[in-house]
Amino acid sequence: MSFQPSVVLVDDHDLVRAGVRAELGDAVRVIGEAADVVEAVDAIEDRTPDVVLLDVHLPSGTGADVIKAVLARGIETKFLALSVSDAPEDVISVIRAGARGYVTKSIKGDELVAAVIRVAEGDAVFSPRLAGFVIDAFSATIPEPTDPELDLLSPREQEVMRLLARGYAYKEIARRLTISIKTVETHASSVLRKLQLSSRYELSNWATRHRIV
Amino acid sequence: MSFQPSVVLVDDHDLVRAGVRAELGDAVRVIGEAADVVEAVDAIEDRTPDVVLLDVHLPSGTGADVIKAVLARGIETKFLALSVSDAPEDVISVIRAGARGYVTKSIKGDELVAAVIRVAEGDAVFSPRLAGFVIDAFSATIPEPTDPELDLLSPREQEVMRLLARGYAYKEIARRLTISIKTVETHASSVLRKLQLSSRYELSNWATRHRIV
DNA sequence: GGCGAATTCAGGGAAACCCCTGAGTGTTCC
DNA sequence: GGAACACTCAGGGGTTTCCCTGAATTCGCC
Repeated sequence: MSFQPSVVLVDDHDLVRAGVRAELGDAVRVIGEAADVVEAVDAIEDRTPDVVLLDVHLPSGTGADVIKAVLARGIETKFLALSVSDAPEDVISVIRAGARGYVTKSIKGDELVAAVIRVAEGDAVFSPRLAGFVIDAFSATIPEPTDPELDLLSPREQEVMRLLARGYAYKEIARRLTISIKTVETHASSVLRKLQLSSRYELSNWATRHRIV
Repeated sequence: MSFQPSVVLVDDHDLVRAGVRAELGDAVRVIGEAADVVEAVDAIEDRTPDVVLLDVHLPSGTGADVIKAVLARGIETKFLALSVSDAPEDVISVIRAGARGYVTKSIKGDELVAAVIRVAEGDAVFSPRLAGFVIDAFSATIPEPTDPELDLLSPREQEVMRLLARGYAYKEIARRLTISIKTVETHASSVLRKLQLSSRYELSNWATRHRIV
């Protein structure tokens, strides 16, 4: 392995960056660091590293935001997500955005070095426990897009939807919005039809998945 | 500050431990490390450090488990929780268990050193954003005990309760348990009465809060 | 044997949920 | 002025939820 890739480190925790830097040693060149989305995009644009080591959760956004912004500017670099989380939604979103790998912070230092080098060379790298998720995600196609479906609802319908998802009775919703029960029924019906759901309980789950409640 | 406290480091991530070790420098003596609950308890019992730097989430349990086990053995030491999470429930549980402080991993190295020393000297240390949580938690007293109320339900009732909380219709529950709808109604009624809830939606929320679904 | 509990089921009824058609008002945009 | 849309409301009907009373069976326990 004659190759010493250059790396930009993105993580909002000083301690984690210090740890990663220490563990990477001189197997790679750390040519930049950033703690939030804007800093990260600037640093990556400025330095154009071989690999960006990227936390999925940042104070001002997500790792996926960084990837999208960088790719939108046409910069060629590779992303390796490095996170404490192995939650499927985190993995999926960052991979969808364009990351070439995803490893958890429980990785050993030498394994991390190996992962960075493999990504720099174009491989995809996943922690063993995460490989299953990635495959499942792309075969099962569970998109959870959040936004576009919500736009189907008119403002008033969204209002009713929120109260509905929280389990309020029609009567109670009518009282809070000072409209008649019949109007609530109409809105509720539209909401369920537009979201292709069949009961308020499904709606409740839908809203939870999409972090609306 | 003539005092150089001894510290045991508990975190399941090698990278994080390396980072903490690097940032602590020689202001404190790191006399032990552990990556899970059992290791941690053994190490703490063996070395009896002034301070234990403790991650709240471990593979085999929680930081609170470590604290309880150590305190149960009558060992005198102080705990400083160190976590990426600032979720109220994490903070509350570990403080309830007996931690003397809670800082997030976004803390700077020198601030961490200062926090460790203050805890060693008997102070309580909290990240500014977390202080509010701790005060609220003890005044508001939102315990969510999970267990005792569940024991009120007979086995069959618990079974029905779980399906009910997931939103299955009586008809569907009857089919799954191969009993009549009327029997499901009876159980559902008992469940709601015993838990003092008034609808399946409240039950659904209750079950979510108590992590049953 | 009796007693309590858990489990099963039925009938009946009030309320809530969900859907359908239809309709009046207001706004915006062409 | 008319089309499109959002918001409002009504009547009517089928389904589901939730509660009530009452009752049969089984099991373990004193």
